[in-house]
Amino acid sequence: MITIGRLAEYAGVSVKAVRHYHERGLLAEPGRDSSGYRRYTAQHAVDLVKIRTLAAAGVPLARVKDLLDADPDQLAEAIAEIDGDLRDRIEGLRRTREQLAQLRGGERLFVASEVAAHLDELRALGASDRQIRLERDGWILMHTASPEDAAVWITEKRELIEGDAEFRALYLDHDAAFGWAPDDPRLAALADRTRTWMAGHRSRSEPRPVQNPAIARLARQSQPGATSPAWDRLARLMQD
Amino acid sequence: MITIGRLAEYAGVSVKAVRHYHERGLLAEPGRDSSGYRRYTAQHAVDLVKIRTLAAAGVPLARVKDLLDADPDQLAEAIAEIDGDLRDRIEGLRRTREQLAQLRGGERLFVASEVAAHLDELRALGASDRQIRLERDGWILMHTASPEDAAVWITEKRELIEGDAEFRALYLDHDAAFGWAPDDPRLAALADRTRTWMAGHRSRSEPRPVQNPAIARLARQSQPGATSPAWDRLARLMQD
DNA sequence: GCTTGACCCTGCCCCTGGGGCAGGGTTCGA
DNA sequence: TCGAACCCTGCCCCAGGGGCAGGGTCAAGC
Repeated sequence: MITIGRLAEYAGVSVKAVRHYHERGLLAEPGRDSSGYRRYTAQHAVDLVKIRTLAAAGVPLARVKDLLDADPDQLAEAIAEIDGDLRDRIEGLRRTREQLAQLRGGERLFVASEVAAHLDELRALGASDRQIRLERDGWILMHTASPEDAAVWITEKRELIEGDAEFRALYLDHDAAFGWAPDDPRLAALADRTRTWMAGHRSRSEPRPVQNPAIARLARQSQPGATSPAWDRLARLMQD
Repeated sequence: MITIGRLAEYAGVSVKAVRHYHERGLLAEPGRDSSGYRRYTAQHAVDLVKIRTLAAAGVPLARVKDLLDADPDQLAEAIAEIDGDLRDRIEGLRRTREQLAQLRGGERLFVASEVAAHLDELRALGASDRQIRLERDGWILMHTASPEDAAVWITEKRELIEGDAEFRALYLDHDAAFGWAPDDPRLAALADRTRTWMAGHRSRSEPRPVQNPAIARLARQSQPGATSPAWDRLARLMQD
């Protein structure tokens, strides 16, 4: 006859768990010996291993109880279902591992992969860290506001960065302008060039680039220090 | 600015979970708008995705909290550890799936694989279901009592079943004798043959076969109906 | 015979990671 | 202007046990 400790060890569960299964009515209470100790039979061990296996698969104990006295067909069906969702969970954990690996490598994890690639391109182009953070936050906000629009816009923006040298130059100049004095004469010139580019560009295609007011507004709200005196002045100059 | 619902959707968690993270101090409470609604920034989204990733990896929230403001080295170390035990958990689930598959196929699951193979051999030999159940229970009991001894004994028993024709015959006759009348004259003859075999066998090797009293006693205690009048008589005959 | 350590008993409270519901108020689009 | 879809706080509930208290018991070694 088996004591509770040996039974638990055989089945690979804790003694506490065995008592818990008794309470829940999953495992029959065995007889007691003269001192009140529970004394188990081999059948209990068989039942317990069955319970443990189902519980380890994440089946709620209440359902385990039902399955224990289900007929073989129902059991087989239930097992198939449990197995399927075990497979899904394994797959989910596998993906979690991948994300975890990215968490090691910085912030790529936190944005859609298109956006992550775009941020890498901007970094390669020489954009400032501040600018890149601003972009990241802007895209996150846009993504929450409208995932579909964000997907279209990011594609167009990447095409511009890749294919339009004047756009790249303007982008970097805007970035640099962040720290200029508000009365810096270069601001007016930059505003001019930008308007010229936009006029030429707007006639060919609809989206507006970085300076898109909606994005700017969102980004500004998203984080303190998202604008500067020079940028405010630049915005006013371009408004005219 | 993002509402709690959009934030939750972006990060793939429930609204309730977001509030829970606030309560636990994992995610900073954002400002409120004029009607008391929480209004999030992109930074919150970044933080939340980080939290979700760690939580999905099974890291307790209390530890997630610590990791959020750990320095990069500590974080990297922790991630390596978390990743390792994610790998272990995937492996564990994979094994659970295998056991689940066996649960479909009967009782092999509940005993060590050596024993399962032995039970299959006995079935192939033509042993009764009752006998096989008795064996299964006996081995489970032995295994809980002393896994090392059980391992040795099962090996020896399988060798006998495979290599000793007289042992096989005796085994099947003992099985059949279960249902005989207690005064069946075949019992005395069987007892004789058994004693003869044991005498010849004991001289070559130490273990005693099926009739091993310890096993018999264990098996008898393990389950009602583990003996019969004929078996009791057989035991008395062999004792003489 | 006595001690010591390993078991066993019941009962109670505690934890995590949220879910659900009540009983409100708010916003937004048609 | 109205209904659906959000949002708020607060409260109780769940599984699946862990931990601890405050006992009793058993087996081995001395």
